[in-house]
Amino acid sequence: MENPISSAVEDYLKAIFELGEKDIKTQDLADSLKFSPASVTGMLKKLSKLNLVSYKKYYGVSLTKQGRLMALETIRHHRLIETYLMQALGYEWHEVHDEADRLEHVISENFEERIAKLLGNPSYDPHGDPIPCKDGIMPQLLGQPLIDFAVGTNIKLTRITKQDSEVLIYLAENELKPGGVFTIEARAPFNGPLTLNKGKKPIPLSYQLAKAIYAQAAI
Amino acid sequence: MENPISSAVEDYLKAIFELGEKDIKTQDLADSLKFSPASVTGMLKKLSKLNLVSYKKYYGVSLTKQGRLMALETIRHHRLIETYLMQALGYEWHEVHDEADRLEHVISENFEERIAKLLGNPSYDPHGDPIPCKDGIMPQLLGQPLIDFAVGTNIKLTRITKQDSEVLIYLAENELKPGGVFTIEARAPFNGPLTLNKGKKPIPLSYQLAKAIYAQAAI
DNA sequence: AAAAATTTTTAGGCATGACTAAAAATATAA
DNA sequence: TTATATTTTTAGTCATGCCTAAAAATTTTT
Ligand SMILES: [Mn+2]
Ligand SMILES: [Mn+2]
Ligand SMILES: [Mn+2]
Ligand SMILES: [Mn+2]
Repeated sequence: MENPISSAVEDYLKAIFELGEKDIKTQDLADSLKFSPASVTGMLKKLSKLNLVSYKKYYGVSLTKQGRLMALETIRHHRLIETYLMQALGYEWHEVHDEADRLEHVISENFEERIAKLLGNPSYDPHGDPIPCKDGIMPQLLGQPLIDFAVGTNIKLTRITKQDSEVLIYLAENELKPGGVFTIEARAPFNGPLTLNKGKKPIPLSYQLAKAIYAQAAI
Repeated sequence: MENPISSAVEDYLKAIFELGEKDIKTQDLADSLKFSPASVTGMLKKLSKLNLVSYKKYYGVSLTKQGRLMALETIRHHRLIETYLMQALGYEWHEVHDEADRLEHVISENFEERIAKLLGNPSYDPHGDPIPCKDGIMPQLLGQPLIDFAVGTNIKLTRITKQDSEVLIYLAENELKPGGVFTIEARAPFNGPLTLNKGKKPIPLSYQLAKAIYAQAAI
């Protein structure tokens, strides 16, 4: 009768949300969570019984309204914590994700409210990811992938959708963070690398990486 | 082969330490952790196999050097977190314990080091409990129970060894916190109440409570 | 010192949430 | 459209860490 939602459940809901909320395949979830497909099937049955997902065998899984809210709650925790760790505790960019992944499951609403207030109720985390509001509304995603911009455009970075530590360290070294302003210097054809410039030396980015970095046109 | 210490193990080690480290009875542990004695026996066998305790059937359990260090580590986390929550996030006195009980198991060494540094490597938490150093050295306990002082003595509070929320709220309302200065105004005989005074109105404390509050003689 | 009471351990269960291996369903190729 | 490959589910295991009930050991009373 009691309903103490486990970290495991929260992780599944978060993963489903991040894969697109609807019609998510067992395989994709398994890859994302690094569990076997069989384990995922087992948990999906359980989530279904809890009315957190609707699950159609062999077809896919989708969040229910309730499950979606729960996912957003965990993501709000995660992103507020990431922001707080950098802002208040001087964490490096690449250090926050793993810490937040553990803390997100154990902080109280009290903790959440206090750090949110202290940070001025931010709408975006240090990677430019939107922080859902308490009521489940998600701030707008800002910008488009770098590969959508023409050579010569001045852009301001808005979001980095990578969490690989190595990559983040490299990006930070080159000041590639949300808010950073650059010019698209070159783009090689056939999905080749894209080169950014800030006046110093050119920064080459693989096509894959350039696709994961979002920006807006600037001055 | 891997050795990912669980929260459950950490809680057992912490409880054994707090009950006195040595020759702790199954029953006392069970009461303290609110588990059945049978469950405690099961876990003690496991801890023994991990060399974290030495366990003699029907006699009692003691921490090994390794287990003691691990207990101190968790207690250090707990007390640093309590201090941080009050200092940096404006938590009330009675709110910190439960939050710390969850956070203590998931923060990284990075987190620990950062908050310790930010707090100026404190030796005592907001309740006056000593914060063990990284090397396992415990700062000295300060003061003696209030019931050890004679009527008329001026005292400075050093420690409150209660964590009951109700009690802490009452104490805080009367400014009974470490650092607070009072006079022992009266003591009823036969383990009767003790009365403190700070110039305003007298504060009566049950014998039990007065025994849980520590102080040093002051001016 | 035997009987009674208490404490502790053993035995057996259960929920959670992972795993592997095999079966079944679905998708792709011949 | 049948054969083959891939994906997903089922079936059965396992570790963790709690539980209750019963047996065994220890302690206290008489
Ligand atoms: Mn919350
Ligand atoms: Mn983020
Ligand atoms: Mn630590
Ligand atoms: Mn404390």
